[in-house]
Amino acid sequence: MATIDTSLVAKLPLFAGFAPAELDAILLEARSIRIPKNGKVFEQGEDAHSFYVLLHGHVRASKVTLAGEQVVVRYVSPGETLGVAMAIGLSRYPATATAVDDSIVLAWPTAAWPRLVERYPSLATNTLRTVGSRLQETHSRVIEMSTQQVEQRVAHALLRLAKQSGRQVDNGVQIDFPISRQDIAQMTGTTLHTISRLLSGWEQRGLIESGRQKIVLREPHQLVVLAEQAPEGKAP
Amino acid sequence: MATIDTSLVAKLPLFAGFAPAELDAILLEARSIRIPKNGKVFEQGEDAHSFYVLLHGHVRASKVTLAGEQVVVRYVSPGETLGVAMAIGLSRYPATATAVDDSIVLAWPTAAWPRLVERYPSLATNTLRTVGSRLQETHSRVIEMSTQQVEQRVAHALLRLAKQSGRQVDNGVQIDFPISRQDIAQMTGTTLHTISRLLSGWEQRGLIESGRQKIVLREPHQLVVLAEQAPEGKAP
DNA sequence: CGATCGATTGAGCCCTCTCAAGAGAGGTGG
DNA sequence: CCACCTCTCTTGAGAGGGCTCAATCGATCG
Repeated sequence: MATIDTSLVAKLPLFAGFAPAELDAILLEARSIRIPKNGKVFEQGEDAHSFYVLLHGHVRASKVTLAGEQVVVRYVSPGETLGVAMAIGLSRYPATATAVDDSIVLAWPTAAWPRLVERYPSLATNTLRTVGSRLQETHSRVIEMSTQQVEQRVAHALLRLAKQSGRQVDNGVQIDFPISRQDIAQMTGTTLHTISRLLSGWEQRGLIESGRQKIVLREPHQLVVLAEQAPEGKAP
Repeated sequence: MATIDTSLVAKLPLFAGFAPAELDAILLEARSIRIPKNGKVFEQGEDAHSFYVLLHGHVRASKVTLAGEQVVVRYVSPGETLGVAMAIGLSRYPATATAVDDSIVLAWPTAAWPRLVERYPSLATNTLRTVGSRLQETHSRVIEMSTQQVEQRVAHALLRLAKQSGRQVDNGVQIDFPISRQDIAQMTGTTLHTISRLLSGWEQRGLIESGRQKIVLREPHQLVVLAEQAPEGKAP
């Protein structure tokens, strides 16, 4: 088994405040796994055998409802943890994690978590911060869905994706992984038809440039304006 | 300063796995505070000077948007923690906590958190579990808002409130604190008008019984049916 | 007993969904 | 290398759920 390079992970939030020797010890227990595009890291309902750190690529976490509808929970960027079910008291994964690009993850057996946490309590406090900020983000999403129109929500979603995983290209900022209209619909609680119409409109106005599973923000600032504009005068 | 009775808090999730002596030591640093009905425990944006455990009463956590709209984040029941901003890496409270009933909280200075966590690492793992389950609940809410109609969402919300804070009364289960149509609207992402119409309808059908800031579920099972019924055939 | 706050109810509209086709892009196998 | 097939995206037409606007009523409180 090849050793994992410490420098790759030393700066991740999960390992903040760790000494190199500690990091080595922890990494010794991890395996590096390559997940091909469209492969699953884990599936909703499955026994939570491992937890992960994404090293490379992009992963979509999604849940299916009883009625069979899919909702995208979030997109995972390199450096983030995923599948930390045990840490938050779950024995099964609450969502399905799908690689949207060829990806590489570090995997630890879930069984190791309690022992690691006991030995390195910072793991718990660091994870607490991570889960806390995800809670904040999810609350923001609830608030958006409660108070904003579809157009604003979609603009926000694209801006967030661009900030998180944007790549500078000649004519703007491109979202750095394949994403379909359907995916955006499942992130914003709409239908792919509405997203298609919306993006077509924006494209005509020169705000974006889009193709098959590809979106470039040409005028991010204009999108910010759109995202923040209230339907009509609301603020006192 | 009166000593706080250990037995009151020994069973709370936050203190799971603590020895009585440890509990005593932690409680020594807490103050007990009475918050009158409609009083604030803390306000959104304010410096996070303390964190709390609710001992008695009910507290509503809500956020205001830039546009000035309120959204109810959750209702806090006795035994739950609130205001743990520092633990999740925030220096200001992300929401406002209002007592909806005369309430009593235990308060610790936020400054004590890092020291307490270092000495009692279980505080971190216990809080991690709590924050994790709140994250799950918030995800459920996003999913409901994405896939369900208002009627289903409201039914779910009432059932959840009843499960969390229901009191058995002669003709059903009463939600054990004052709650207005407006509050329910802010929990479910609708308007008080829609809620009023909906509840009026349910009342006529004998499902519930309601008055000013008061709701009794007469036929919880019927509400479950309502909550789970898809608008039209959706599941494969 | 007036004033304030919560609840009710009607009318009309509009944003978004549903239903329905069809076109374009990419991948694959012969 | 071409033909086919699948997946993604586009676009139109129509309907409807829930919102907005508006007015009134009832209850609680000082």
